[in-house]
Amino acid sequence: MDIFADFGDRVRATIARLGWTAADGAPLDLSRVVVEPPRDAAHGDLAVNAAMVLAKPMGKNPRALAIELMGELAADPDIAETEVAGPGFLNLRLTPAYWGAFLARVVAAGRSYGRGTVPRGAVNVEYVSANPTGPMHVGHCRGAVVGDALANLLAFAGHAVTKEYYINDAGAQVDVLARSAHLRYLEALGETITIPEGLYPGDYLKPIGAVLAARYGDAFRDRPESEWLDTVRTATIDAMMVMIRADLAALNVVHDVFFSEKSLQTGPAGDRVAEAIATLRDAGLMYEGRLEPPKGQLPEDWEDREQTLFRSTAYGDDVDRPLMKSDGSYTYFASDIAYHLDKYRRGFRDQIDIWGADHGGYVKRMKAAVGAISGGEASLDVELCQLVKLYRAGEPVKMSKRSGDFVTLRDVVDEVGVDAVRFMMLFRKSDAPLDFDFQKVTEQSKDNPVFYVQYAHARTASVFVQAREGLPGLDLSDEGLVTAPLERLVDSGEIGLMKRIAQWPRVVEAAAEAHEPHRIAFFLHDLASDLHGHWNRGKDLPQLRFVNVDDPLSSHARLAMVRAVAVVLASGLAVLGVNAPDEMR
RNA sequence: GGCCCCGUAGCUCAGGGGAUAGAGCGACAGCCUUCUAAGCUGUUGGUCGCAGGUUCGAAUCCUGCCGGGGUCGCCA
Repeated sequence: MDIFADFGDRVRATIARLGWTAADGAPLDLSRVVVEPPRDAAHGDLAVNAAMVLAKPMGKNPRALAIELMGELAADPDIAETEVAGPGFLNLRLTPAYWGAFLARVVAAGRSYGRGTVPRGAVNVEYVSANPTGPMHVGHCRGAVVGDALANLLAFAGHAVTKEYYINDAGAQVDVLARSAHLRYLEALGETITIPEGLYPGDYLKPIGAVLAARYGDAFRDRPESEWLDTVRTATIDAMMVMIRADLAALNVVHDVFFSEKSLQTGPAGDRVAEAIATLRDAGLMYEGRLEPPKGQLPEDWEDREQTLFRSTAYGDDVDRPLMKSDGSYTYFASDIAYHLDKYRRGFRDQIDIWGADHGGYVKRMKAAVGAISGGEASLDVELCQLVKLYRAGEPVKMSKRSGDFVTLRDVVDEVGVDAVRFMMLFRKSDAPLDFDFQKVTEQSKDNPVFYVQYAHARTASVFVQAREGLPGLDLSDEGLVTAPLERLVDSGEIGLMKRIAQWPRVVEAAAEAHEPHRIAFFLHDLASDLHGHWNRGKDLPQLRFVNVDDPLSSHARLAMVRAVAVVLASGLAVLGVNAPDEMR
């Protein structure tokens, strides 16, 4: 179904048939021989680089090799034209019959077209993992969408994917949260409160306070923190996670696993952070030593002391890392190591974490840790997401860091809709900063990529509505469409659309391989552009229109092509988690 | 200072070993008594930050600089 892979096989078989060998008679390495779509349509449908790659090992002239290969390939009945061009490219043009047969296969395959056919390994994608201390901030949005789309993409490419959220419910932050909620509890009991600096002031804790007051009455009033902290913390975190899940659901993000950091120490398996450290110690990667003070600004409370260090430099980190704080508790890194060890033990050799760019300095040590706890068997890839800047009609949206004045994820989704948020978050490489304009993303114009792509899908549906009205005799089911005379699709716009469709499987594969879901968004934009462009040509040239009542046979063939476009648009949008509407409203 | 990311058209960005580097916006010029729903077509515009290196071939890979951002033990 991937025509580039198909002809790649044919080219390699042809080379074998020609008996090509290296200059010394040894077999050739054909791994660099590829069949690709040429950038310029004037160069045909397929470009073969074999002659250039093999010229040196064979000790021959590349153009002469290309001509020899061309002579053999010209006998292929699916190839209409061949030419040798440039430094030794062999360009191929396919017959209308081949394109028609290809299209029939796409329509028959439907939404499975482009889906990975060979099973690939299990992958764990961890994303969002926001602290459970408040509602989702717009800053979490990009990582959530990128992670979710990447997970969808990997699944589509054939991986067994688990979407995971690591709840940071241990450590000082959640104690602060609990104290903040306790204040709201006192408030609910009628006390007048002032929220000190450093605690969470947001209104979202008021309902929690009310619930606590209703549930526990005076029991936690005027009592030492030690009596209520655990209870309040647990209740508050639970409530926060309910809120966060709802926020994520509004963004069409659903995780398979929510993993509690705290459970690493309090679960039935005992202290698994200690166990992870022991694993590193058994591997000879722990030692007692001192660290150099950090360069740049020296922390005020820096003290030079002997401590237990993880030899992360053995796995590529810059310096060795402490796993214990001076008070004896574990660092966040220690917990994270235990967590990634858990993922490894659950069978994930391929792990992906999605982080904000401000955590970039943490990547090396985490990769080192994953290497260390798996004896080098598991690997971690970290995708860093850059900041999103918010605009409204070109003007930056001011976001005060003060309490409660931040833009929540829910604010954004409610205003512009989940589709616009998701698509725009993916219409940029994740490691590049992103501008998000509330006004622009809801515009109904070609300048708005979300609209442009969704409209393309709606337009395909519209074409079928017209076809049913104008040509009621045509069988527009998939089974009927593949019986159309598809070899009639010979116009450059039609060939162009089929060539774009043909690239879908390789785009999926490359994007999955590179962990870059944005490539799907850009591909869909290109495909939409091809469709709209060809559609517009029909304004001046009515004979090119998809639906021509005077020419039912050609119309039938074109409708098959439109169906294929619709299917690929729908598949791609599904990977992105964006709706594929049948009409724009 | 160390490390990470980025540097491509006036602007926002694609392209991550192949041929003459692309798209949108902007600007400029036409078309739009049309019809297939929210315009269309064309033109303009680039020493791919700089300098070396690898390669038949480099915007792409490597090294070193320059510029912008991020980050730099016991925050998560």
